[in-house]
Amino acid sequence: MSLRFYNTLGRKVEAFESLEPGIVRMYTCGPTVYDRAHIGNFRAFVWEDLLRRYLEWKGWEVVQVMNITDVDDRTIRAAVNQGVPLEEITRPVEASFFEDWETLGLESVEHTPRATEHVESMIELVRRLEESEVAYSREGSIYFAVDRFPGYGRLIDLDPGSLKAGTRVEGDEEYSKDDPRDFVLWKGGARESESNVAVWDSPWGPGRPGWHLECSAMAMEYLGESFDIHTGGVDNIFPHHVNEMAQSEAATGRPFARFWLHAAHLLVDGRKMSKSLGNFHTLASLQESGYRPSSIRYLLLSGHHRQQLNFTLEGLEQAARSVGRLREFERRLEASEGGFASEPPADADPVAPADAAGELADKWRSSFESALDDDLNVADALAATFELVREGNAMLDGAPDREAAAIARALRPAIASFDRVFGVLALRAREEGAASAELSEWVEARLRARTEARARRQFDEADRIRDEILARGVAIEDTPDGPRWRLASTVD
RNA sequence: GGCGCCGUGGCCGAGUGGCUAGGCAGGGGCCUGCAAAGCCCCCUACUCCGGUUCGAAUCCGGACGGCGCCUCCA
Repeated sequence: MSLRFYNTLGRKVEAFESLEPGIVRMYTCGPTVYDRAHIGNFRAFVWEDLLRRYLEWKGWEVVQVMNITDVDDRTIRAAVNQGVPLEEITRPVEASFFEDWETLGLESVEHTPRATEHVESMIELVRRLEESEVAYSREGSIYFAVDRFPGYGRLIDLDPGSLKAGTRVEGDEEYSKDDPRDFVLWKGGARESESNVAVWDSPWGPGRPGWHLECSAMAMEYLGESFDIHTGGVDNIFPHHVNEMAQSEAATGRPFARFWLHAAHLLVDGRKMSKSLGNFHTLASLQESGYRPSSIRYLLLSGHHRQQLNFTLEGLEQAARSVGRLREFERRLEASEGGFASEPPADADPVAPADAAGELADKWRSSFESALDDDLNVADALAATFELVREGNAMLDGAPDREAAAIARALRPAIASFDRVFGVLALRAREEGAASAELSEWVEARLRARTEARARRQFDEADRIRDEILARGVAIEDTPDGPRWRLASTVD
């Protein structure tokens, strides 16, 4: 079977092929940089990272664009309230966003254009829409005439009449649209007190671009008029993506994005995250509480993207243990393999356990791939991986060093392959590295004392030292090759 | 009010008309000075009520419950 995605456009699972062989062009709705992103935002971004990594894993080159919305009502309001230029609000938020991005181990995307730096492209797009006669002008603003574009609402099977009956349309009377469904392409004039904060010249006079415009303009600028995948959160389907698609296709006469993939929302403790409920988390706040990025990433990835995911602190601890199990297996493979030369000895048993391990790795790969091929079924992919871990551990148990080395050689690529998609082990290893820099020397010293105590069979003293070390979040294991230490699987 | 999603074992979370994922937690065992890690075994579920079917947790209808969208929230 090949890669399939549930396409919001058409509401069904479809086989995926890229327009141009070997390369996937995708557009991701990025952050509005008015305030630090929260963990719910990152649910979508982490999933998009998985999507990207999996496409790469499958052999595609990925060209991804993610916009930075640095002009909208909220950023403008903040700038006006504080009496500062827009950038003074947006740039620090943007910087912290990318810090979080890095912390969660997200791959960098090829293009992260800022809306404010692409206003020319947006103006150009509005001109094209005027030429196509689907745009009209009212009081210095330009609107998209929904009823002049027959394909409007195709993304969601929108009932053409339903919006007129909507109860919230009245809130829009600050604009003078012909039809309540129409949306603004260019917000003309210096409205309110935003005049000095976000105003650009245009053929229609000063103003600023409408919300949906930036995505259309930047997607087409970097990816072309038609491209493969457009992603975002479900909340963006309507109106944002519906309008984005309409204005793009009306301007070009060509299909815009072919696959529209959407991530469901994150719930926290079973409810929508909100400050008033006290369940509002940012990456920074979770880290301050001692939770690890690898745990957070794992938890965010562990549910299917079209399903709401319930984020809880308990879940985070479970995630930490799950990552710990994977990481322990990886370390065991490293240790088993490391003990021997990379080439098997000449007198190796031809029916070596490596064959069984190789079969296990193949079985894993096949299950892993068919799971993710199926609309990114991460839960099944993880199940396959944990089966690899269990069976691999079983093979390793009691295997002589030489056999263990062969098994490890066969299995390590599988685990590495897993992590190219999930990216949690690399993150965990990084965390261990950072921790060991501070702890390593102390732990090693205490461990020496403990080893001496054990040699004297002074087990009370040895256990006391072990507890002492554990109190600093480090777990000790006694192995035939001597004591080993690692970060304890959860943080207290 | 309109549209839509979902309700799985202590917790998280897949899935299929019959062969009953996986992780975490818990119990037992092997191993260990004791642990830890690992392995083996156990705990075997599908909101409720009807219906279809030889057979439904899986299909249909209804009820109850949770969640989302309905013009600038991922």
